[in-house]
Amino acid sequence: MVEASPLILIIEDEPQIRRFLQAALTGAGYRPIEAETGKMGLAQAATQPPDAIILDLGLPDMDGLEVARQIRAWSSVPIIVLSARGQEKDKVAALDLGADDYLTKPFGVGELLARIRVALRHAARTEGEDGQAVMVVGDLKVDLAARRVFRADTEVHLTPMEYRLLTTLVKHAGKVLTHAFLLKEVWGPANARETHYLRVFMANLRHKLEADASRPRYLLTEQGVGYRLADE
Amino acid sequence: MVEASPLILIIEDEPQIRRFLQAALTGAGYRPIEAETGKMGLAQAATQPPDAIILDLGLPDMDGLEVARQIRAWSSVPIIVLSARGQEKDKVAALDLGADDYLTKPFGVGELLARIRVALRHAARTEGEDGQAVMVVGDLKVDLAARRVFRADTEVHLTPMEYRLLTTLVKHAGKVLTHAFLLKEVWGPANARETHYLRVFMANLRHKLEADASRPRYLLTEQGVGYRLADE
DNA sequence: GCGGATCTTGATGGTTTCTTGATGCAAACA
DNA sequence: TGTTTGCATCAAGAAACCATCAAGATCCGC
Repeated sequence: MVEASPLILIIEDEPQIRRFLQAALTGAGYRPIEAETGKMGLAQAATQPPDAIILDLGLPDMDGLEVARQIRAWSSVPIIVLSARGQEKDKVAALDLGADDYLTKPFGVGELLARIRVALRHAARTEGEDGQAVMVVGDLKVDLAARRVFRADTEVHLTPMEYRLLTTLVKHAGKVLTHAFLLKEVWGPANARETHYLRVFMANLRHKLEADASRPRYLLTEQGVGYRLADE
Repeated sequence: MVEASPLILIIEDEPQIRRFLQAALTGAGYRPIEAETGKMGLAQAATQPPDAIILDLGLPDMDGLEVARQIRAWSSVPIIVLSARGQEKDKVAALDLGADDYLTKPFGVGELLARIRVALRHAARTEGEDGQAVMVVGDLKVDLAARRVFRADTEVHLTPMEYRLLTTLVKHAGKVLTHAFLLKEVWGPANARETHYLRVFMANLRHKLEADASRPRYLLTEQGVGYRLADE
């Protein structure tokens, strides 16, 4: 049985940020629990499985990436990582390990809560009906069984690569997907460094699916990291 | 001038019974093909998918049940099993595996033909989307039970392969069907890579069914993927 | 075996899609 | 504010794919 308010585990060593997160989450109706170190965080996650985890990558006792890896070994709970400026590499590595989203310090309350909402919604959806044949995001519709794509109820023709790229984004709607992940999924592991492919094909998809390709509403760029399909 | 008469595969080791079946089926307007052993039968079914199969359970080289199981692995073609008196257990097992009907030796011609008619009619019905024996798409009409095809209310003659290809598309109208799927359904799993067959036969079908074969309205190409029958 | 219909196979030209490079713009950083 | 890095866009060549025609090969009933 799930309690009414989602349980959120904070793994963060700096007391200041812990207090800030605690206050923000409580105020928004969540139930935060805290852990100061990676080991404590893992113990908490194991004994009291949370609905989402906020994980600081800069922990004193162990690498934040290692924490993420160990959690992913047995759980698919949404993980939002916190990174300091200039920790781009760790951030991307965490997302590649299966983290769902990231926040760069300093960040605002609104941003934090928005990310948590998306993560929780996404988790609920994928737990529910996973083998969906038709996926809908806003006024985009992808019929996986018939292999057809619609925007605002008019069919859009996609090439094979465009279709594969879109379906990978749709299957992980709301989540940040790294360049490497998308390239591996669509073009195969051998092309994991051809980021240029992604640029060209994202541009093509935007022209076919967005009302205004230069101000995308669905196909969002995460600079230095990858892309994300907006969830609503 | 041969209509697309149903192809019936006989898997039977005893020459006497084979000759009897051959004569009875030919006389009734079917096209029988023969296999003496289980292995040969599977090979035949794979390279030249029949519309129904008559399978003797008492084969010398392999268990008739195993033959049925392997055919059911990729096809839902009707299977009528022949069993000797006292083989009740095998008969029931075969029906459990998905065989459609059975005949106990000795049996008469009338009984045999009745079972085949039932099996073919049943296949035509259940394979259609809503149990419809007649499917209509635009001004195309396919009567699965009677094996007749009409375009704008005039009958069109199709060769057996053309008919099989069209019915496969009709049964999944609106869906994109991959080359491999169509080839497996129509030419059998052994020919899953012969995409050239598809090109030739799609061209033939277009000439017979489309108003303008170079601008198809029903039989649509999905480049790099397969083909699709428009559903509206 | 013969003639007709059907299926298979090969060759050719046209079209779509993918890849690649060049260029300008936007965001991050000092 | 200038510099650097990363991103968007466009276009052209290369590659993959498709349509079509036609000539053998095969199968069928007679």
